[in-house]
Amino acid sequence: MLTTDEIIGVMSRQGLRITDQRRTLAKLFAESDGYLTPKSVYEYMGKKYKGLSFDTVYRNLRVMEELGVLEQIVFEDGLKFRASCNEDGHHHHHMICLGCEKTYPIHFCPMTFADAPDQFEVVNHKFEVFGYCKNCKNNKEAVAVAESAKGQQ
Amino acid sequence: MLTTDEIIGVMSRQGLRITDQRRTLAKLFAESDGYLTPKSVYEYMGKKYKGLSFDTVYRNLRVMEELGVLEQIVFEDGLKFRASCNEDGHHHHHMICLGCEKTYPIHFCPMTFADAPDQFEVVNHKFEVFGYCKNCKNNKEAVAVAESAKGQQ
DNA sequence: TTTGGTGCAAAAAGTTTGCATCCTT
DNA sequence: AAGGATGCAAACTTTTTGCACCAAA
Repeated sequence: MLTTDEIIGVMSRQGLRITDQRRTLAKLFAESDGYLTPKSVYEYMGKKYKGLSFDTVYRNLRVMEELGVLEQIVFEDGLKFRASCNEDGHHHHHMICLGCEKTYPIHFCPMTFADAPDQFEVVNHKFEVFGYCKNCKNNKEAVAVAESAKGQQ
Repeated sequence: MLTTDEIIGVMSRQGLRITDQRRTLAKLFAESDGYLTPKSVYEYMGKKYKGLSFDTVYRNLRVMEELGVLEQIVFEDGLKFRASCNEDGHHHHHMICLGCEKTYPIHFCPMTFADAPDQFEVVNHKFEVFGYCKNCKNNKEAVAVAESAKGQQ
């Protein structure tokens, strides 16, 4: 995954101005393992920047996505962003934890197997696996046990 | 894919009232191969029902999705619906044409290959292939040829 | 100094909700 | 006749746009 400096570097090299706010954005994404919604980014940034506006957050997310330093995914509940993990250009997919939204790489790519039927020209594909990582699975079970205990009172 | 009568049947059996509007909705989805946006459904229905309101379309789409007669997918550009094609419960994936948005079944499922790393509990997966079907590929090429000819004038 | 970035306001687009009325059952 | 379905209006959420001002380069 990209570091703060790598993100800043790409942005600077592309001619973008490095404002304090963008530096903080870069750091936020470099240090987050999971996906962030525009709203959560806005809330986080808002603590530091009094009078921050939503449109600036959107503008920066969009610019950073176009530059390739951020990746966006459309979840059922909306658009989310994370730091790009394609710095070496290696194609891969993700398992996405529904508990903490951290992602884990899958190096297997189904496109090596699925051949296009009837002259279908493939331009793109999406392979995502959703579930619960080791930690969140344990938490879920702990909660279930607690619930069940409560029910027996 | 479900037929008009199958859709109506499910809705009726679940205790929903079969209004003329719902009958038309069922027919629309039964006869469309691709995905429809709420907006396009509204526009189509609006031609027949003077004074149709957007919220009724949304309510019906939501109800039909909950009943399982419609499937919804979140695309980059928004939510879309199509008639369910899981009537026989057979698990499969889709190739989705970026030109006409028709879908073609893929019977290969990558989950038989990708084993979950490190105790990841899989609950769900998404495998979608995007591209151009035979027809739309030809149209694209025709357009490209026309463009290029224009450029040489 | 210049151009791009930001905040503010407003608009636009998409979706949901409350309520009175209508119509299927 | 009764309760679900609809239209209407309005609210709400998310995202975009125009403009004046400020700041990075």
